[in-house]
Amino acid sequence: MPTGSRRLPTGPDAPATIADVAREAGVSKTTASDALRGHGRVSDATRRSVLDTARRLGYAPNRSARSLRTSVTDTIALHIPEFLTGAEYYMSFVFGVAEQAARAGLNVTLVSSGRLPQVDGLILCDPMPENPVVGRLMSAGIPVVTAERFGGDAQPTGVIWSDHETALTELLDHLRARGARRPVFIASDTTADWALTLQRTYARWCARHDIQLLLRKAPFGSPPEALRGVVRELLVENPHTDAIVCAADGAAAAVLPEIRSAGRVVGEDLLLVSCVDSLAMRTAEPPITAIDLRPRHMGAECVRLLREILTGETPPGTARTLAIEMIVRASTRS
Amino acid sequence: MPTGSRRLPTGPDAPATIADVAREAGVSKTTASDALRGHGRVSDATRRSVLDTARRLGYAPNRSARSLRTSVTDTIALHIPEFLTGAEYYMSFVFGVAEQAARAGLNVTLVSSGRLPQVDGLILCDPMPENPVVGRLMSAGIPVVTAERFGGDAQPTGVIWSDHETALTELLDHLRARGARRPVFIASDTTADWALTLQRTYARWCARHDIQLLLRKAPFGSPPEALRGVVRELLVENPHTDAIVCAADGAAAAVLPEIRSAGRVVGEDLLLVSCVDSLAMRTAEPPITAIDLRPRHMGAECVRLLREILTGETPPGTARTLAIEMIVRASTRS
DNA sequence: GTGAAAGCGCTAACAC
DNA sequence: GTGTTAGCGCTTTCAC
Repeated sequence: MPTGSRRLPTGPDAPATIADVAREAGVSKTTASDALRGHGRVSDATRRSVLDTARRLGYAPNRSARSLRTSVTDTIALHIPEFLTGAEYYMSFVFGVAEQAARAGLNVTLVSSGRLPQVDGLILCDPMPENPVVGRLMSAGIPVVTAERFGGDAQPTGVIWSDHETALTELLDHLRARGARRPVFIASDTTADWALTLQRTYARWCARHDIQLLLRKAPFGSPPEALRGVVRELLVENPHTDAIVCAADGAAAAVLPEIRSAGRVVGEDLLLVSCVDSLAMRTAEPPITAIDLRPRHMGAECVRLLREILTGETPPGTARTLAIEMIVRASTRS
Repeated sequence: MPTGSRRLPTGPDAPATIADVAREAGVSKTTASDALRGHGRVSDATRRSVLDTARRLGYAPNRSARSLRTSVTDTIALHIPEFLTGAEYYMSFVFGVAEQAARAGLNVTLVSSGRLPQVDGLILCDPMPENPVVGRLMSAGIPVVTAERFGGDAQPTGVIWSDHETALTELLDHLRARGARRPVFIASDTTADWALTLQRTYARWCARHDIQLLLRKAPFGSPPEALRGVVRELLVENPHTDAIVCAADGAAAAVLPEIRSAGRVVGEDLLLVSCVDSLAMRTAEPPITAIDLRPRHMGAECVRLLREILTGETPPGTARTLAIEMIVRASTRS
């Protein structure tokens, strides 16, 4: 569905082309092109002259023409999973991507459906194997960098992942040090790698410390009422619960009121932590101990890696880790 | 900074071009092109045959080539303001844009700096006059649709705006009906049109009801501590405050703990409302009465209007309103 | 109803 | 160090 047939203005106020620049500078198109892109062939004098006239004419290369010729679009696509709730993590991630891409001279295109526009590469945030859109995108034949590992068959060209195992272990050790003996884990039921890693880590930690595994599941992006229901049930069935670990973005803050109305005091007789930090964790009463996943950094690192893979600086198959850290707050410090 | 010089695969697995389709279908490129784009010239039989071979070959038009020829990119740019906090409103807005654009066959490019890639049109969310990036984008010479009105000199090509005046008046009337006589307004100090409209509306309402105007300002995207500080001061200086209206996304939830620790009970002896609904309002304890701005809808409507302007269906200068509504919750209902 | 040919703006191959 | 030429894939005259 093309959007009408507006034409660029013709005549004197038409955007300058490389031919205009070349003519004005008294060189050939090739020389102008080389000068503009810093190819070594041209002499310093001509380069300066060309760059000068280009600036004077307000020349901007026509990306379509360049792209048609080189089949490089200088555009990357970004796909982020969508949930009912506006998870703050994803928002920050998007800004991180946008900013770093701008810095690298890359355009970013959002893809929501599986239809992939013509782009050089693709960033997939938290890809879930069972998502058909993700599957289609992974097999599009272009370099793909994922934020967090991909649990499916196809392997991305590059990965930035966080060591959730270490971070959660640290978090659980912290709870234990603060006296918790029955930490319950409220998992989100996505198949995103980080979610599965968290569950696995919790299970291992329980086994290692000979602590009873108490796992509850709530759909990721559950409405707060659903989450509260899970906690209500939990506290009725396991009145001796002394710590709750929430996996999903925002969940810990959402269940706080429920804990309070069950007569428990967070930070005193019940510790509460979140595996994802956010504004809601900082503003909760009391503020909630959480793992800072540094989503903005994650976005920037994905762009950086993808760019390096596209230019050939970095080989395909590269995986890098992103440091994350626990932030202790009043919910575990009373 | 171009991203290397990878070439598309050549040979048998190269993407099919329109020439391939034409040859395979036994027609000329012209006919193939006309058939594919539904131009009336071709007979039904040829059209079917062409569409068929196109599908068989997996033909997808090369956007760069099309764009070079027509100077239409089928791409729109999206700019959203950035704050420290991940405002949920913007996230939903982005999804609304992305979804509607996909439906209309348009690509969406995020722009963070003022550098505008080659696009057919531009959507500016909450444009602020003093933002230099916004200024540069507004004068880029392409159609611009803004979400909320623009207070600066240049006028956008199209506007979708919400009637904040009516909504806030309704909200204030609601507070009054619930007994509040000294509602304080905590404004965000942005120059976005909605923010200014809210302040103006509050001032008028106070004048109309002969109520003392009590306005406090906090930077938009203030850290929760700053917001809490504002409220702390407020409650000390005006101990008889019986209602607080927060303008900024998330602010009301952030100040809740401060209100509580001042010994006030929200929904009982102090009413609290937000001019922007969000998950945080729904999950707060108690849940907070707020205005649902329907950001997702807003995003979709911006795309729709921009598309109509681009195709010429709708004349430039069109402004439309988006319905918003107050949602009453326990914070004003006790 | 269909086809041939030109050309959008750019860069790469190949002269010189 | 610089210029000439060809051609990326598409749409659009213009001819038949």
